[in-house]
Amino acid sequence: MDRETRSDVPLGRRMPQATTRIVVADRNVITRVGLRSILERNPGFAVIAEATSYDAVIDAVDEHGPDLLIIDLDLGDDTTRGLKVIEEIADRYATTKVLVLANTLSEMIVVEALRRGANGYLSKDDLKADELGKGVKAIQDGETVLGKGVGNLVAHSLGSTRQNEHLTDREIDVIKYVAKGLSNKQIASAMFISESTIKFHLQNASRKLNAHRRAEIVHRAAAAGLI
Amino acid sequence: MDRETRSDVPLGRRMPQATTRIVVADRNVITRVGLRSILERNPGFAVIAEATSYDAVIDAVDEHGPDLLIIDLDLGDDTTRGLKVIEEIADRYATTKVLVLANTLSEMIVVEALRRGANGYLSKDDLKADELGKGVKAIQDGETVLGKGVGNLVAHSLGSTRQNEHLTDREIDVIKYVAKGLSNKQIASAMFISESTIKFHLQNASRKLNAHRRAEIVHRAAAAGLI
DNA sequence: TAACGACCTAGCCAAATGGCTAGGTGATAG
DNA sequence: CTATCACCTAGCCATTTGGCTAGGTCGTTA
Repeated sequence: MDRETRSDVPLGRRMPQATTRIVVADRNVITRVGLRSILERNPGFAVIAEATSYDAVIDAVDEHGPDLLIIDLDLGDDTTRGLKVIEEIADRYATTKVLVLANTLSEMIVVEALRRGANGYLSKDDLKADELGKGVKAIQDGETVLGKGVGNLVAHSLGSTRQNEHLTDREIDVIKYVAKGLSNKQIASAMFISESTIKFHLQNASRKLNAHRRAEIVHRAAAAGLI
Repeated sequence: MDRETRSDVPLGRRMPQATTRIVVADRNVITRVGLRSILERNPGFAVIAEATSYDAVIDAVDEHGPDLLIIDLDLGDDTTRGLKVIEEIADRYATTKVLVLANTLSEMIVVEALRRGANGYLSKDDLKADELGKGVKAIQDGETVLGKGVGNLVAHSLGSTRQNEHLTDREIDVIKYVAKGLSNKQIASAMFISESTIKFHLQNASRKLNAHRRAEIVHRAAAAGLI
């Protein structure tokens, strides 16, 4: 809560980095309390700030310069915003590690998060209580931590030929309308562009998501947290 | 942990029910720890057991006969299973109240949960830390607690003419195939029934979900946690 | 300047879908 | 015994869709 906790650190234990100073970002208060509770079972960890929005994450990191940011990529409507935040923090704060905690696993999100500088990616549901502490320690030692199931996704992604084909803003807009059950003609009216363009965007989205039907596009985009 | 904790109760405070004995059911360890931590800030609450599956919920309630079950309806693949569990507990244990904690809000799930005997329904994301304790107390006083946004859903449901039209198993099966991008013909082959039947199920699902396109069916069913 | 990516448009055609009516069976509950 | 429900099938027809080729503009970046 008080911002200058950093000045306390020197009088900690005898080692150079006595305490791992952590910022927790999750919109869910239960999760924040749970994380704090689990982490602080380890005397070497201190949760110095919490954030519930992407803006608050940036502010908290600016203010505290923590050793670790534990972040859920579901702080807002737009998951890609979360990816940008990770990239920004990785770029600007070399000493701040980033651990992503996800509710759902999507190959695209995992790969993008790691590519942009995340040091770890854990699935909330598969997590055991002791794994969190171990993961944090491993990250502090410079390792990259991938939770159960996450490694497979990454391996699969490396094996596949196509890389990082992420949806454009426009494609996502169209998919949102599709999810609402509109026809291409109706979407064209709503977006003030021609039906041809709707089909164009959907064709591209199909390719990128490896889907062949609009129902599948919607399902995959939803699973990836893009809509 | 020990099952006859109830015998301790009389030497508690002076009131009849000194301690509210709570079972927490959530597959996510972070959430369980968080709930325990938040609840136990109040000396009148004791979390006496945790469960991570629907079967374990039944076992825990059988064993402890708690005053309150706090349950997430996402303990398995099938949300309707959670509804059945609520119904079973409400039927068999009149003294055990049920509070549902949901990640996402779906009108159908909310209405069904309450209809089957849940005493409260809160959204995890919208929850403030103090609201949980207040909600538990209110439920113990016999009130029904609906979180922010939940009340609207219920009101909306009461106002609508169609009630409780839930999808059948078969309809859900078909929708799962649709979500994977299969055509009606392909689904018919996979399910060993005629294409006409696939269309029949989808027509019925459309009506029940108030959707008019298969993409919308998939989206709504996914949002409701049905697939 | 050239290349690139995001965006926009057009037209073609086979296949799939949605919306409808009109039937059937078997199991189960009142 | 009958009503109800879940499930299954058939056919019709207008509309939508997927998949394709073949163009265009604009702004940014190499």
